[in-house]
Amino acid sequence: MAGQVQRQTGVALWRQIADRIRQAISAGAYDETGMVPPEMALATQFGVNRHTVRSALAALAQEGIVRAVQGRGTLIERKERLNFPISKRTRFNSGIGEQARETRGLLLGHGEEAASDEVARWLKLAPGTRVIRLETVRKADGRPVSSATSWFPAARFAGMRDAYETTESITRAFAELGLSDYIRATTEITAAHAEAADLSALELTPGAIVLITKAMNTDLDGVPVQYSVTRFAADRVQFTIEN
Amino acid sequence: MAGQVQRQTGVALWRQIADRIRQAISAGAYDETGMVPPEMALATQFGVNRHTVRSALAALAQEGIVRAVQGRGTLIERKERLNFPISKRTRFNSGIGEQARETRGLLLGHGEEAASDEVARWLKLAPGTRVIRLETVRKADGRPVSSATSWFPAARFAGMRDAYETTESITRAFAELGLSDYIRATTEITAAHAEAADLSALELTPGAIVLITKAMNTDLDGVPVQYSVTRFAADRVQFTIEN
DNA sequence: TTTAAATGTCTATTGATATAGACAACCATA
DNA sequence: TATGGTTGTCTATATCAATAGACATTTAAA
Repeated sequence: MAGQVQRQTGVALWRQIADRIRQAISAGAYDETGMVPPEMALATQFGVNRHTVRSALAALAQEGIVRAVQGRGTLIERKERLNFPISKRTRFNSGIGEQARETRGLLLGHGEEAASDEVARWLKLAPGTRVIRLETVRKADGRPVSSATSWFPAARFAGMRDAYETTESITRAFAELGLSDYIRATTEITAAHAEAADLSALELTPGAIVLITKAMNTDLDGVPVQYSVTRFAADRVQFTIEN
Repeated sequence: MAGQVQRQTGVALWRQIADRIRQAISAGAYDETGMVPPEMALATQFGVNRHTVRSALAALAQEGIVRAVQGRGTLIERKERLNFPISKRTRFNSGIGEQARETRGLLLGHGEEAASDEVARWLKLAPGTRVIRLETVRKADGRPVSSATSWFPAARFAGMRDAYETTESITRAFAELGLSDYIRATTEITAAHAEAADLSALELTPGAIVLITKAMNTDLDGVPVQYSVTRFAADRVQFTIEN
């Protein structure tokens, strides 16, 4: 972890350390164990006394973020980010569901174009086939969670743009166009440093991490209906793969 | 000045007070005298001992922002902010003008929606009338200065989104849509602590102050053409009301 | 010159912050 | 059951943060 705590700045060491640990928890640094490192390890890491670390952990316990258990360790109770389950029935809005009061999908741009080789391969179309492209940003409780570029076969989903703008949801837009159900066939997940476009679209700061998914949905007959490249603010989501 | 200092938060009182005074200086609160109020007056205002205020002023002197002169007072040496004149001809780009080498306006999001009661009242429309909403961030020399949400009557300014994205300027976008001149009719100014969205949009740190303006522009016939809620990084701007 | 108002300096006291060490209590596991 | 690792609690000490009061020094104005 980069950056040491600073002394004599008017900000108590225990507060600086609490802020750092809270951030690390949100970033998923301790997901493997579900626990914060032992107090002595943290004290060594930050170069302070164990009691100072205990003050920081006490503050986080007061916030309900961690819970110390004598003899075992300090368990992480709550992560201030959204869980995003990925399964055959992956949908953004129902996935976020009860974790946010309000979800919105904003259309930033759109177009109709010839399918690139990549898009054609995922949608199992001949290269050059006409596709509809939508650029969207999805928000939960006003916070941008992801920005996505999605392609749909133009012949089948000509009204996709209007349907999405009305419903603010891919699922509901599909329903309006006569596709009542669909299946998440494939999802690829990678990570990268945020690019300039991510910074504004997702309201990130330079150096932030984005999780990138490439996903393909099919109808119930296995025919591809959507290919999406989605970029998530890494400190606001985690993925859960369900089988 | 709203908001008192908080005790036992891990942030020393002298640091909270230093931050508040720095912000007040940036906001132009002491422009009439060019001096900070006397130590005893500040101590009374913040409800602390004079020595605590002296610690805060010593920190600001260390930063080169103020300079104490025995027998006279504490003089303001440097203000880290842009001047933002507000008048009938208020425009962001010409207002900042020579103070920055480069200004940009980035479109973060947009939409078309039914006017809320607040928007309808300001634009003098019937509630529910369609309006176009633009979410923008304005930068000067790469530093975010303000983030704004603006509403325009959809019937009259249908192409606002494209025009703004092309010109990166409300004034030039209006010109492209046939409105060559407009007048700043009303401006409301308030202040608040930065919210989570401000921190990323304006690249602020927790505890920072934002200045919030609610403004309405009209055409030369007095018909409202724009209502904006704009949030400024308070330590980077000051407003000057010109009549 | 006198006076008022402002900053500068000093002593003293209290509470919060941070370090140091020792040991108890508890848990998982060999 | 024995052991190692973890959190919980206690005492002690030093430093920082904040308050309180007194008085000196400097400046501007009456």
